[in-house]
Amino acid sequence: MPAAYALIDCNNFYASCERVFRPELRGRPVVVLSNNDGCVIARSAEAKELGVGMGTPYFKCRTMLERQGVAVFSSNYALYGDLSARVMRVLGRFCPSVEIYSIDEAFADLSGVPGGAAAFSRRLRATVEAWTGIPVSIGLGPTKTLAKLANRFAKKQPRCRGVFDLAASPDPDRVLRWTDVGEVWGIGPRHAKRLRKLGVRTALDFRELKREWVRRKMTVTGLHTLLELRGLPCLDFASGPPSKKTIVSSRSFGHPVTRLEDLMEATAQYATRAAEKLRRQRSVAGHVLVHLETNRFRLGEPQYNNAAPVPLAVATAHTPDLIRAAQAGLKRIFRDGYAYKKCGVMLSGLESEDGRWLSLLDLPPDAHGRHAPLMRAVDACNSRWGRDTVKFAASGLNGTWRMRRELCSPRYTTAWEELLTVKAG
DNA sequence: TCTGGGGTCCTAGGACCC
DNA sequence: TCTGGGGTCCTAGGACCC
Repeated sequence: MPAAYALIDCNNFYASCERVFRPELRGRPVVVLSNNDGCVIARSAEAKELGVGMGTPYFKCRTMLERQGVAVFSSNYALYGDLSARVMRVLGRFCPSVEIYSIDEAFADLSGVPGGAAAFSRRLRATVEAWTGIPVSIGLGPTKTLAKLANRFAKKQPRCRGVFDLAASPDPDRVLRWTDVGEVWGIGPRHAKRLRKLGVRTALDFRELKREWVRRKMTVTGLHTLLELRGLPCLDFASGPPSKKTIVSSRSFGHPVTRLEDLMEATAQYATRAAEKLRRQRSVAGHVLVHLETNRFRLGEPQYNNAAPVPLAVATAHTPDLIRAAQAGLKRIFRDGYAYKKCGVMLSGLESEDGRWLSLLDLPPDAHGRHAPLMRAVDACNSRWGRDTVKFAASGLNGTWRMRRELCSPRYTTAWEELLTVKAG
């Protein structure tokens, strides 16, 4: 039996999340903004119809959104992360195997499910929506790339009612002809532009190209896309999340920042977040990279961008060590007289906590090993009582650099004091 | 005044090794 | 006029994804 991959994708995920606890917003246009209320990153179907573009800066569309009565939200990742986990739990309960691909998407291998993949998917879709409040679309195909393509068809064609099985279609080529080449998973804007110039306009045109040509012009990743469109699986199905090879924590500031002290606080904060992610995957880091940048959109102002790599003598996940290293790097690249927009911390050279190498002389002292119980206790407190219940003084208390989130909804599902209140009577 | 954040993979070229 | 052959590792840049 040929493999039946499903791609389950939440519809307009962040906008749908905002609606779960605000049912009066159903049928109304909803928009979610990026951090700092910078630009539009999610739109409900109604907002898309109004012509609100993905990635449009908020300050450019604000008036229009207000005039049209669009409900606008700052991004609320506490809410989205939690609702995502609920959706994934439902999928995990019913599907033989699930690969979580992103916050709002998962692949499932539905080969051999009783009653056929399409009927199974219809029930799954109804269950996810009933149990979580999140509407999903499901595409089915013999490879991941074709499942993606089928999913897009399911979303755009109302008569599919959210589920489309490419393998069961009487004319699968028609769907490929309907799909613009730039919409194919793995073909980005650069390649799409180049392909269109050569007259390759649809997924079907692309599928008919010679494999040698694709290999030469688009490397093996392009070749994989080609073969997947032909029904030959090239992309593995992974049931567990792979460990990250780099971990980044980086943010734009709420206001331009000029003082080193503020950058030091922000850097400590980002190093702390990165260290938390590092410990969650049970890894240690061998390198820290700090980067710093001014606002590239301000053409008249002096620009400065720099990054400092800081190798660690002993790989560690000990937050104070990572803060120290990051701040040392920051001091090296900081230049007075610029208005900074953003800084960030990247951890690389990651190894498993158990398999790590120790320095020959164990110098400096192996803080990670010695202090592991301390960091575990800090993580446990913050996990139980909420982020930053225990924090490092180096990241400060009320820095002006913190993000703006003026339109944030409550953390309905992850903070006791923000639970929804229902009045009866 | 205001333009997100976090990842992966591939390739070419340089440094370095024997 | 002439300057081997064969490797590995690292980094930067480009392309892609959500």
